[in-house]
Amino acid sequence: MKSTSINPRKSPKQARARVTFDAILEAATRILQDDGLRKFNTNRVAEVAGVSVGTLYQYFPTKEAILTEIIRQKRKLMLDALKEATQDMARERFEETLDKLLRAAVAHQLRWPKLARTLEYAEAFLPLEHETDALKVAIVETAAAFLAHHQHDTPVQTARDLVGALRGLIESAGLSGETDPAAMLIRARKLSLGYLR
Amino acid sequence: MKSTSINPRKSPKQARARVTFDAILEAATRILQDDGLRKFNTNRVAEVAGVSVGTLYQYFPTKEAILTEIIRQKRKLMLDALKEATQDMARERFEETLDKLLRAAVAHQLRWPKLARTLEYAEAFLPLEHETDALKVAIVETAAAFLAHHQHDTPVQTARDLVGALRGLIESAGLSGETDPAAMLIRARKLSLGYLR
DNA sequence: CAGATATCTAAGTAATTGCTCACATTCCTC
DNA sequence: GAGGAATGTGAGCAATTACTTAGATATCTG
Repeated sequence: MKSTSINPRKSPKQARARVTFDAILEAATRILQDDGLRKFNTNRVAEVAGVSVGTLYQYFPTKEAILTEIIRQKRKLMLDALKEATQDMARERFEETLDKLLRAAVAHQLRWPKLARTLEYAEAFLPLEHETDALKVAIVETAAAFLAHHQHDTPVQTARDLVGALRGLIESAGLSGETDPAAMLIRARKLSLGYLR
Repeated sequence: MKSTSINPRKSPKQARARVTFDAILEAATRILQDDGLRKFNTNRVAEVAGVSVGTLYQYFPTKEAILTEIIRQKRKLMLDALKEATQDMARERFEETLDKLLRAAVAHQLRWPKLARTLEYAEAFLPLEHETDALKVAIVETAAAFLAHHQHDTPVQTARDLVGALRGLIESAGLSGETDPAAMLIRARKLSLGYLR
């Protein structure tokens, strides 16, 4: 941890500013979850956030910057959760750590499936910053490191396969109305163990 | 088969018209594969197709109609392939039919991964027609019927899970540059058999 | 060829959208 | 309270976009 200030882009350091910054991100997130990219425009984000367009542009240089910031935050949350899940892997049985990993993945994807899908689509056609791209790599590498620690032969490819397959599984369940993480976890475990056998 | 005429929306029956219709769809498909929804606008579709905007609107009532028609066609291709794959399932071993199904799924998704992702995203925020929606259900039902035929306990949920997981697996491999269907088939088989065990 | 029908053109319109800027308000320090 | 810095406003501009329409061109039928 470097400091206590959160330090949005190039912007304010004070309490009011911080509140506004969060309000904008929250409004944008809600719009993306409800209506996808179609109604995601600066006027509407500003309106939902309860600020003016001018204010919005004091915090984010472009509309895309709002999107990438949301993606960056979500990715960071995911990466941190995976790292925490694997931190004791040296002392744990394989299945134990795997369960922690799956729990994190399920929690991350099942809650806002429409938002998750929108962000994943947006990524594919957005020029992402280095940091955001690095986070994606780090996520797969964290999973790969876990597999490698347990003597898996092709950890990187297998990790990418599993990350993709699990995302597809959880996403399709989430979009068709499932909300129970426990039920999801059982099937995620089955899928993973089956593929790794 | 009802007739030899393809019969776009409400439109022409003659050879010239048929060519134009296909040109528009092909142009739209190429744009979606290359740039996603961002550059998918009627002026550009018309330009790439080599016709005027007016002509485009003689074949499709709205921009969204072009999108839904592409989705409908792709879904129909997929469903037909799956039906063909399962038509002899009564006389075949489980693994034999499964392989045919997986081959169809891999072929369908690995060739144009960016297009596939774009269409899947578009679906989530598009009011689809009855026929298109029915196709989606039919795809899962075809897979479920195969599982049920082999005495699977929860064929519908398992089919949906597998369709989702396989899509995620193939999509993530495709987007990270893989193009070999044979290599993909092996891992798809591993994933499916592992989950079904 | 004449007339009817089918197909196509592209300039134009109204609406939307990303973003700016000249100015207003609030906050901090003395 | 004065003055300056930080933060906020929202009308409005330029660009884009979905779609229309009045008319041109091609094709068919006799």
